[in-house]
Amino acid sequence: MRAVDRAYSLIREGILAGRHEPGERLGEAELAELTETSRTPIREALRQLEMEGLVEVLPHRGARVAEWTAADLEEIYDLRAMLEAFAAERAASRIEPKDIDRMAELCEFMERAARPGATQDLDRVAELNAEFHGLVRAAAASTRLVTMLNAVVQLPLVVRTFQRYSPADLARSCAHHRDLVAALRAGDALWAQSVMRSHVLAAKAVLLRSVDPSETRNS
Amino acid sequence: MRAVDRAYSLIREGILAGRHEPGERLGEAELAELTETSRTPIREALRQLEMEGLVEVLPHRGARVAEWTAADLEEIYDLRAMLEAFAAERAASRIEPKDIDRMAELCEFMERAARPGATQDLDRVAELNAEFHGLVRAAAASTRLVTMLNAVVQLPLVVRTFQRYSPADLARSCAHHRDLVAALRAGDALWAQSVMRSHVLAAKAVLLRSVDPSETRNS
DNA sequence: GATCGCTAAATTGCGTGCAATCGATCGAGC
DNA sequence: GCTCGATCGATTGCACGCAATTTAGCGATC
Repeated sequence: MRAVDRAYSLIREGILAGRHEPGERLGEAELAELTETSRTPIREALRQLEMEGLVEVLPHRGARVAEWTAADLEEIYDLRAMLEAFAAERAASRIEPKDIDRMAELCEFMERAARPGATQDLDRVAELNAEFHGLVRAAAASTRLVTMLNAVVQLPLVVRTFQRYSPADLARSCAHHRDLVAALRAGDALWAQSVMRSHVLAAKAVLLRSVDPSETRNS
Repeated sequence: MRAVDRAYSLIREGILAGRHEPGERLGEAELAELTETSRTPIREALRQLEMEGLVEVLPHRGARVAEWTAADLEEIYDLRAMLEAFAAERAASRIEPKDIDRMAELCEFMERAARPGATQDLDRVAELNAEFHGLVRAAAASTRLVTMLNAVVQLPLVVRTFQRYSPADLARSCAHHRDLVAALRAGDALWAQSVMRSHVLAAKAVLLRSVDPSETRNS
């Protein structure tokens, strides 16, 4: 594996996991030591991350982890609603039955992991959710669409979004997933698109409800 | 100005202007000589272009100009229709009167430059068209949206798309622009969105009509 | 006491050299 | 004659070093 790719993944993971806070300075030398490479691959990785919108690099001043205001979040979720809806629309006419079956299975697992109590496991919910949405995107069969969605979904705030869900939110989210499976099984593009849009906009509401407008930095 | 930026712009321009054909190999040494720098900034520029989808770099095998199949073009135009419609929707409630006035002015200039005859100037039409759409995007006030649109609009095929327009196509395009100005002036988001979607989908039809399905490589 | 200018340390920008990897050409074996 | 394998050339991947730029700290002046 190339050093650029390792550096890219590591920095990216570090940001998504919250190991690097928004606004934090990312020195090249520091990152080079962290990834056990030289500054050259670091610089290339930072360019990629800049294009993805995860970091911001200013000439002669280095890279910082990008920050998001409440307005950014709204904008991002609206974009995401549109893009995911589009993905679902395309998926409706392309997805294979076995993938729909897998999605239905994921629904069950998620419902189990989301159930309140000692066995609740939100990290697992997030993981299953990622696979669920990943299947839709894969079925949409659009490289560019996937790239765009990643730019809008792979944010620290979004990755750990389930921490903010109430039991009712979780139940509703699972219900949406069931709806989507039904829409896809019916091959109904309009239905699938609508369900997905509702699903994402509901998530937006949850997030905006729980984010203090003044603090958009942490978590 | 930094060497990376110069290299980035130069390579990008070269691709958009058709100076580098799709599929063409882009050697680092060659580009370094062309831009009068060393390979280091070239490599960084290529990463950025890769993230933008303009080039494709394979490990240990270098960079090539990306190629697009007819299916890619359909996908790209559908994406663009959605994104531009979204931009128009947002712009409707944000754009300033003076920008709408400028757009109206651009309509006139375009109609003049598009009129068949000795004075027809399609390059100028393209230029004015870019400013027109640029104003809508700017008014949408969404950095990410602009980034995404660039990934989907800045393609060799799209940049020189007016070469394919018949006089009737050009007239229709201008009419759409007038419609959009009216929708924006009315502050009607749904109207603006619909007009823009129609506009882009019409462009898609023109392009797909004129592209031989077998040759997707040149121009 | 505050502001401006200067100096120095730290950091980025980029050129260069060398090792690693890939592809092509040539040769051997079937 | 064709396929498979090895060597060589070319190119990419990466580390390092130096020049350029920024920022922080300090002192002088108003």
